[in-house]
Amino acid sequence: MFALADCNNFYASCHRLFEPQYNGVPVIVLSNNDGCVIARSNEAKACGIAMGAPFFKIRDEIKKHNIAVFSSHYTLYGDISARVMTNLARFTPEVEVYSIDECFLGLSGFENLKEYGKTIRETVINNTGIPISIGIAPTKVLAKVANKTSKKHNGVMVLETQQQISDALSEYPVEDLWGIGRQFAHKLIKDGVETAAQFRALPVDWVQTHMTIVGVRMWRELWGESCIPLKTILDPKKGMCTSRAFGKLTGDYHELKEATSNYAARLAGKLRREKLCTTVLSVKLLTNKFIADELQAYPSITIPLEHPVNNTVDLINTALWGLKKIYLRGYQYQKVEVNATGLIPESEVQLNIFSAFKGKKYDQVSRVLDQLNLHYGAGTLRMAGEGKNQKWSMKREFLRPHYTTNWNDIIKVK
DNA sequence: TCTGGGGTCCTAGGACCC
DNA sequence: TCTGGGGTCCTAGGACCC
Repeated sequence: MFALADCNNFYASCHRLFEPQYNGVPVIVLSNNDGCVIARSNEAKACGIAMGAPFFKIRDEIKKHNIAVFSSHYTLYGDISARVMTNLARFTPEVEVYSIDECFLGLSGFENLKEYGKTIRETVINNTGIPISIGIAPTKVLAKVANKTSKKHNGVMVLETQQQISDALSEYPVEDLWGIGRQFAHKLIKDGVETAAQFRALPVDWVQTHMTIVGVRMWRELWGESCIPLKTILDPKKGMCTSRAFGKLTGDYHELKEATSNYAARLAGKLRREKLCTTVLSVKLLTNKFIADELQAYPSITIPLEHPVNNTVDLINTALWGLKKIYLRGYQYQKVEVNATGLIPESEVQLNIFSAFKGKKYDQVSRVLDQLNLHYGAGTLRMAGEGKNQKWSMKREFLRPHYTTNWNDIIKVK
């Protein structure tokens, strides 16, 4: 048996933790650059605010319903997430942290699952203040179904018997299944398949033909055959990317250089934190696809590296070399992406005899950079090329303090 | 004015090997 | 005149996830 624990309206719940005056009122959280809605409290959902809605298009509704607005704050969410996961891990040795707000638990051999689920849920809520829901079923896909169903049943739902499973599936919209996205949902509904039960009743050959092996796995899981095992050990990452829209469009080469340097430096930092090196770096510029009458361009370059690196100096230099190659005058760019692929563990790097010495020096510089920034706060020390004024940096108009990750922002108890 | 960011997996087709 | 069979690796594109 598997349990899926899922934090309710996670980002919104994180903000409420430190500003409880927003309990019981509509709350939304915006994506980077305050672009779209990425989290909504139940009250905000009830106001009809759609997931993914562009912020500028719903300003009137926000005013009308007096909705509280927050810029996204991933350091806060990451920290709260870790607390939730630590609590969940106390209940079984088999844990898969599936995303920032979801966790699969292996519960094979456990009894009284309903009661156990309630205990897990109450413990997490008590210890972290984050509301969660728990779905328990024989497969991961069914646990997902149980989880979603649980939100209408006091937060814990067990699907164990054939009857319970088929009852749940017959009311479950096919587009809400884990593994059915927009494309497949559209195709299925057009063919009259509207519920999970109807999908399960399709011949497996049809599923194989139209939805490949991925669809078949999902179909089998709906019949109670577990095909997607619990991943208790994370696979090594295959790629890593820093990509962020600017606060404004720009065609200015100097600004693009600053942004590219900054993103490459962030990427280097992420690689070092995970003790990985990259062997291939790509850089891509993108214009804003939503502006129909603006000239569009997406120039990119993929650069194989002489030897695997994760130091800031080499990655910035390589990224800037790439930028120079792809830069086209006369376009207004919205975003630059810096992507690392062909990742290998730091410990497995083969040194190239010609560049070993230089690389070592830059590795030392990067290590000092990391130590200082860890101690004094991110961005304290950075490369001059990353710029000072950073006119391109993202918009976060509704940003709250770093309640749990910055000494100066910790709340005072009187 | 203003539309996110970071990932995974699978398949088909082409280049190449002996 | 007739032109094989069995592989691997890589990439692009398309689907999906939160």
